[in-house]
Amino acid sequence: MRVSRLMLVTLRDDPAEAEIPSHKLLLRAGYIRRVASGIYAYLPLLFRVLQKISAIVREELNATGALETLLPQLQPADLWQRSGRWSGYTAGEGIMFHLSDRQGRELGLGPTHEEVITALAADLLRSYRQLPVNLYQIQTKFRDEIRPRFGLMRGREFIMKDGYSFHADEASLRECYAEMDRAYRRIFSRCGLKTVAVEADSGAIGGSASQEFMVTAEAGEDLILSSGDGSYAANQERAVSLAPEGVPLAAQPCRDLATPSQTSIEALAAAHGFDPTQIVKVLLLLARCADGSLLPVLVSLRGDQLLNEVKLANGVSARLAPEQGGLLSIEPLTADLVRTERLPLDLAAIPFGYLGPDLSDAVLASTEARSGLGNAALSSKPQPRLIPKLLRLTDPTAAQLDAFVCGGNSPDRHRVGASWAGLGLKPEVVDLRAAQPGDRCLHDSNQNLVASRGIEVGHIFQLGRKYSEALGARFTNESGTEEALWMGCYGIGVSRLAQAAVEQNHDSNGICWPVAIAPFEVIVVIANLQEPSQRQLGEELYTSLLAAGLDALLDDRDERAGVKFKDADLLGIPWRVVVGRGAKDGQVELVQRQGSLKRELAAGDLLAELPGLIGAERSGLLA
RNA sequence: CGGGGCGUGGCGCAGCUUGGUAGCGCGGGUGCUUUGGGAGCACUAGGUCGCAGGUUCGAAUCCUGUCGCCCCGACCA
Repeated sequence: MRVSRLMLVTLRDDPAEAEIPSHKLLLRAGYIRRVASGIYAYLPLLFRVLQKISAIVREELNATGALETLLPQLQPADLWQRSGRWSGYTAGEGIMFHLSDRQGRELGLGPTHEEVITALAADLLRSYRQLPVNLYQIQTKFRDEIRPRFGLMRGREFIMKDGYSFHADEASLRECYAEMDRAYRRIFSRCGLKTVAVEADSGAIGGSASQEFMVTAEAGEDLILSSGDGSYAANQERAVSLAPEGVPLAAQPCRDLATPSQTSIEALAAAHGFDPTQIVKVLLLLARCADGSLLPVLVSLRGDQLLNEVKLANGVSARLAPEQGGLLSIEPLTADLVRTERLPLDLAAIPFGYLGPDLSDAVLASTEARSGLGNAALSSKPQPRLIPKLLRLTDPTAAQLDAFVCGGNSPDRHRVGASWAGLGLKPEVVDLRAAQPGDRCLHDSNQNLVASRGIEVGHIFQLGRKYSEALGARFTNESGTEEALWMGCYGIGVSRLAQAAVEQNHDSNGICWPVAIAPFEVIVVIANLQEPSQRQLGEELYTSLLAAGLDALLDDRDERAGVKFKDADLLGIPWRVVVGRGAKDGQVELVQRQGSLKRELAAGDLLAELPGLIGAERSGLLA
């Protein structure tokens, strides 16, 4: 390709719309253009990068026996209703773009493809003899992200490799999961990325085990907690650790304590000399379910600990009845929320700031039930259905306390020396605390968790039988009985990966692509187009490099040399051949974009050497 | 959705407080000079100041509404 024909437009200034280096550079170097928020055009240069990434993904997946396929992006609502995800994905905070066709049938624009693929599996897979099967596709996904961000990092339309495997038993699923783990490591390594595999939460996809692959970068959206020895790494939303040792409260008879306006752990601890670890912190939250029901949740944690909302959402989800249709959201139950949502709750009955773990379900009795005066007439909103029983969940840090300080369930009153038995409670213990950097590791208490940031470029899940059961994807096993398929699913954010590669490989002059995914491997720069010897040698070299099988780009623009050097650096082409003053003697200059190599050599020697140099880097495997 | 910020030639910005001529740098075109790290000079084209309404003799500037974009939080490849 010739730069003169490339529709190349590079920008001198950072575009105002971009914040992080990779986004700025992709815009400045002419790789992408924004069309709308979270929606980008992939220009020819980036398209080549995406093709190269895709080729690596295909090679590695095909080598495992996975089958490439292509599924519809326009998906009927009933498939999603059958899996139980339609309302969760379309209502409220749902991320699925959806529409009605001319017949009034509802459709969704695929944010992911579990439903479609599982319905196909139900149709096609009948016998254990066909299993296991692993299908994948590389295709555009649509997600109405709450906040699109950072260019290709979080787009509303993006390219994803998604794969789904089907198995006769869990052991086969585990095997495939492990194989995908290995394939993913090879893929990212071949793309020239430094990644770390971390334990992850399964999120809305569901299922049991899951692991994310993070490109380590400052601009990453995720917080990773890992041990120094490298044996443990997890996304913070999933991470577990040992809480710091607490200061035990001496066993004593339970007594009341006047605590006017001491509604925070800090105030309470400061006023009475308690250590925060002696206090049980009680949080009241409200879970919204897909069927419209509202479930109040009472969480107890040790006073020094923070709530991990992902763990809480998982804990609550697991305790919902099937007819509640899944959890939509969970948020603190505050006086403001009661008012703005017109919840049928008597605010006066809830002693905010003084909640104890034994808060009575009676506080949920509605005002109208108590006074006979409804406020429903004031609102046109339908009254949400409030479940009149608290779901009480307790973190181990709180459950393990023998004696503690907690709220007295009435204003300005706490209790000292309370105990679970004394309060008449048998706590339902669930891990709910957020692990923090500096916490001791579970596997080795001599090590501490350290924080780093990462960009999630891949995620693999063991789904189990959630979707196959919901969509009736069954097969006949060896003994002739029918059972649901075991499933795994595996994703790679292809367009995100391209930007993550820039985030990890750039300098003050521009992008430094790893050879394996660079749009071009070498750029031949004719320093002065007006000089016939330079022009001729440049053209010859370009043709020869192409013939040698290299992805070569020729900068044949009639610009000053400096302009062409700047652009070559900005574009990030890994190797540059300068045909300049030495051209009349057949000498050229070879420059490596990232690194210190820079030397003069005869054009003939260059042709002999460069294919070998680039070929060695092309495989991309990091040492 | 809550909080913060921004919309002025293709790009980056000033002008707005205190209403009166739309300006700078980069980029584009032409010519001459220059030619190994974003050249110089000259000429030149290009703007409904996001949009709608209002106040005013007069609005980029003041007021109201609206749309779009970016950043911080919940979402996720």
